[in-house]
Amino acid sequence: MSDVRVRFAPSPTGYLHIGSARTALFNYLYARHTGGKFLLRIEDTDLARSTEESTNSILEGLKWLGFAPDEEIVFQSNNADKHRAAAMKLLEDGKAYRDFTPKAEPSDANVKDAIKERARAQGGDKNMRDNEYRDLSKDESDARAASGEPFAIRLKVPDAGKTSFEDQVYGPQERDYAETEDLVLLRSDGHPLYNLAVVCDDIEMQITHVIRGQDHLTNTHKQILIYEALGVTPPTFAHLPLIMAPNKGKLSKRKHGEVVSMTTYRDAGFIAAAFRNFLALLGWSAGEEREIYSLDELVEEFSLDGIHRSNAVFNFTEGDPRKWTDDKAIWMNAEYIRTMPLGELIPFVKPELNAAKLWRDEYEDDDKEWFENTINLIRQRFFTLKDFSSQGRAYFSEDFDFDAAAVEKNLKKFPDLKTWLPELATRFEVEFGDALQKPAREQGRNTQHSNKTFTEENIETVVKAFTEEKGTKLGVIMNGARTLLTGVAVGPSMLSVFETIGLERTLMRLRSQMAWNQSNET
RNA sequence: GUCCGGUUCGUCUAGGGGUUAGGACACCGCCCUUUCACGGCGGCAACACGGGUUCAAAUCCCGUACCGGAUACCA
Repeated sequence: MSDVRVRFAPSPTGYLHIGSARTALFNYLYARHTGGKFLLRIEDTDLARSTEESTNSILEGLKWLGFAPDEEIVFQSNNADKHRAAAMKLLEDGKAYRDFTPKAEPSDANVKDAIKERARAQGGDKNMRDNEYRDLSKDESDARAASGEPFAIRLKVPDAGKTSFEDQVYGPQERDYAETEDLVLLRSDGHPLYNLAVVCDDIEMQITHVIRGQDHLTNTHKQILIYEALGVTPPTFAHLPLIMAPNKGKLSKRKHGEVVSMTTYRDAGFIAAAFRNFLALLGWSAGEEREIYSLDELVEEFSLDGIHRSNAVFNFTEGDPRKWTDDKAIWMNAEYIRTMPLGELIPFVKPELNAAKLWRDEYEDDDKEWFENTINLIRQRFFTLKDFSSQGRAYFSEDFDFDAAAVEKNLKKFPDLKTWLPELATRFEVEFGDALQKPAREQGRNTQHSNKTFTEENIETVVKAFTEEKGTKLGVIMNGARTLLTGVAVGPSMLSVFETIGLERTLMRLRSQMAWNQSNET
């Protein structure tokens, strides 16, 4: 057990963003790797924008990812009194001053742009120390405050010198005091501001390492100023490169919608372990040619040294259902689905089938073996958990749709199949009929049967003979049957499909004219 | 504008003085096969640019360009 204490400190102004999720991951990994503590602090000091809904959404996202904090969650707004006290102390010590400048009216334009415009207009000549109240005498300041005049409290940044720190990712960082304005600590309505709150809380929570987005780099200099004024040694800082949109611009909810929200991935059938794995590789590398890491392996391998300095692009194509999110994330998820131990996968499949009303309790009981074999068979070509209830629907229900393209390509193109397939059903019935009363899997145990069992090898023999009789190609029969049996054009070997679907359902589906009657529309 | 940071295949990245610049995803081709989004094999594809330093630069230094971040009584 080390004394490392890190925190993930999201502000509840939206759902858990993919970038925040990665920050949480890196903090979590660092804590586990060092044997330290991973803490969670909700930075809800912006009363106007913070919502409980956001807090819940963030908590949900973290829960899904599996990052439970080691201590009670800290809500920053609960500490406002302490923040105010710290500001007052700095005022007492002469490290801060009252600014009686009337609060500027918020611009009606986009705040961010307005700030940027103003900054541009001021250029590089702006004097950060030109506040007329900076050197107001204590007596006058006290008097004006006593008279009820509103004031903000600003940090009195020293005239000469510079802040510096050793960033664990970006290396040595320096910033001249002249570049930093006398930042506001306390608003004129008494509300503590971000930088003050963060410093106070990090001190109180005894945070040793601050691991956060690179967009906080300049805040860090401001915060160091506060640490210095407070006479406290700052923690170690490690800034993370940012995750950008495909055009290398900012990844935002407004512009990019749900692709950036963690809950989207949960709801889209992603496995948390796979998404974590994907996230870990965005901006970090163990320096080896490996892609798949379990959580334990990530914890083992993780180090601040492996974090990059350049931003990463989260790649996706809006409007393309096949590439709605990053290719690698989809691949990673598929990889997990097809390779993880079946026993670990099934607990994820069950709720999915349940939600689609496809679950039957027998799958854990009498039909357990069949169910496991089926899942194992169909997972090979699946990308998400959703596929089990959509593409895999025909394995669990009679009520499934026929893909129009599959019907067109595999059935209607060969009109003979309209009679051939029902004929094949009859052939199956003749060859395997005695087995009808029992599931295919149990037939092997019954040596009394004179008929052949409905298993791959036997099915192959029958279908091949049937194909020859009809003078057609095996593929025509197989693909036609595939469409009728599963509703789709892709899937595992048809012989496995026949066996898995079972004789009874196979006969019924081969004889059904439903697909044939379906119109060409979609 | 100013300050800060970054730049290796389309994307994620390895490599940090001498490599045929490696891997993964995506894409393309071939194979397997009854289809396929599984699998196998292969291919396409990158050191932003210009100067230095050096016997030797993707790697070190400087500059340029481009990209990003910050710049608030937001977080």
